[in-house]
Amino acid sequence: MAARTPHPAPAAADRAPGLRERKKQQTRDALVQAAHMLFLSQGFARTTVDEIASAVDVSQRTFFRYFANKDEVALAVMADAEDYFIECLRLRPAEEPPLQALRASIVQAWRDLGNAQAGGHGSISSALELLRIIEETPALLAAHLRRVTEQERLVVQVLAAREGLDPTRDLRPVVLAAVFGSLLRAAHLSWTAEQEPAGPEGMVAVIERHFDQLGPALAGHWRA
Amino acid sequence: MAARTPHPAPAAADRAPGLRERKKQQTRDALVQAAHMLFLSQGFARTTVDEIASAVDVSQRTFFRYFANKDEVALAVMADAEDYFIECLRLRPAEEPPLQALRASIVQAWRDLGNAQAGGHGSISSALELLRIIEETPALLAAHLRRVTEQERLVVQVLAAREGLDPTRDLRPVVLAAVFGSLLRAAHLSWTAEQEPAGPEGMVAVIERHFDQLGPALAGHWRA
DNA sequence: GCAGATTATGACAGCTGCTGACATTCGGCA
DNA sequence: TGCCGAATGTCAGCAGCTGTCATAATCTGC
Repeated sequence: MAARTPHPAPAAADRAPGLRERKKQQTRDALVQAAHMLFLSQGFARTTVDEIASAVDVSQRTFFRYFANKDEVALAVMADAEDYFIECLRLRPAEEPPLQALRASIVQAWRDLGNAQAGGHGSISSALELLRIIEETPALLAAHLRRVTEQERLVVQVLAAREGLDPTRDLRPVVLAAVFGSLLRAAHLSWTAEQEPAGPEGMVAVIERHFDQLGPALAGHWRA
Repeated sequence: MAARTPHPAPAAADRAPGLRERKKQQTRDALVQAAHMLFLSQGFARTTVDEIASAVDVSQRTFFRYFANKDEVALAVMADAEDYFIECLRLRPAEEPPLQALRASIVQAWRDLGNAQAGGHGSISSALELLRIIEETPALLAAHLRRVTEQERLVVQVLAAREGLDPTRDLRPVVLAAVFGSLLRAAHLSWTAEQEPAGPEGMVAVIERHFDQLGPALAGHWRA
């Protein structure tokens, strides 16, 4: 995240995670995983924070020092995936048309995370399972939507930076980010509602289908 | 809401509101108004349900019989406006292109509600004030976004019905409704963030500006 | 290695949102 | 008037979340 310092010596300083830092990451991961399992088995509402905390052998107070509320621990996995998408978007070639860059980034993000599944800790299947829980849990859906709109602000900035525009004067980044976000959400909804092919590839297919319908949907008349 | 029964005699039965019904509507309105005033003066989080209830001289338990949670009373005014929009959309001529029907409906809804302001109980200015509170209160924003997505499902159905399509097979209604919803939200955000001309007309202007940028935003390259 | 400064954690206590259960009162209707 | 059902009040209780303080673990400089 932080820009690499140009000085060689002090640059190495932030490379040592330290025991304290490692332990923190460890309990955080444990909390996410325990919460995830409990949510899947008994549902979000019927899982108390105390259960999650004691499953990791931690006090409830400590849980709330890691996550501001119960929603946050559920959305943590999704948040990682979204961060990765932003990273993909930043790396797209500058000549690419904006809409196409967005489409390519989201497809690439799902694919990469899907491929990393075997080697990594299977965070992708977690994210997909979570998506189902989110859609059917009103409180979670609300929290997720808010997160998504915050992510949209980031997309606006990246788009504006790409094209060298001032997003407060030119509405195109704002509008495109909004359209993109809504398209994604519609795709997620389709994927969870219909019995779509599971896994990242199924999701990619659904997203592509929705993108393909963007032009036709905005066309003047539908009866042709 | 309920379709008018074709039989003349029983039709008259549902025309008498009755004292009980009137009182219910009365306390409901009082709760909404009291809550609104308290939210505006001290903020949403710093207002307890007990305060709202005792301001109307009602038990806390009764409050929760009218509203499922604290969010709902805050979003009640917005909900009315959204219902009116759906009504407007239903009444648009069938020949109109879908996107244009949506645009005309939302503009008409804001205008009508704005004009009714003087005669009515000023629910429009309430809705606009609420919009500001919603945007700056995370919990409310989340709840509002969820409501909006539910409203989007209605829009999908109306659009599909207009064109005689099956929304589970043709993605165009879903995509268009999603795009429309996100466009509206972007407009709301602009309106609350920037110092836009206040009042319904200012909102209408912002919405129109965003609609006008839809084509350019989706165009291939932005650098002309 | 060892003191002392930082920092994470635990252990309370407490408020608020929200719900179930039961008693009570009030409006509708014969 | 008098009965029935709906609306309300009261009470008890759980769960999410926060402030506060003491304790234990890490990190830092020596």
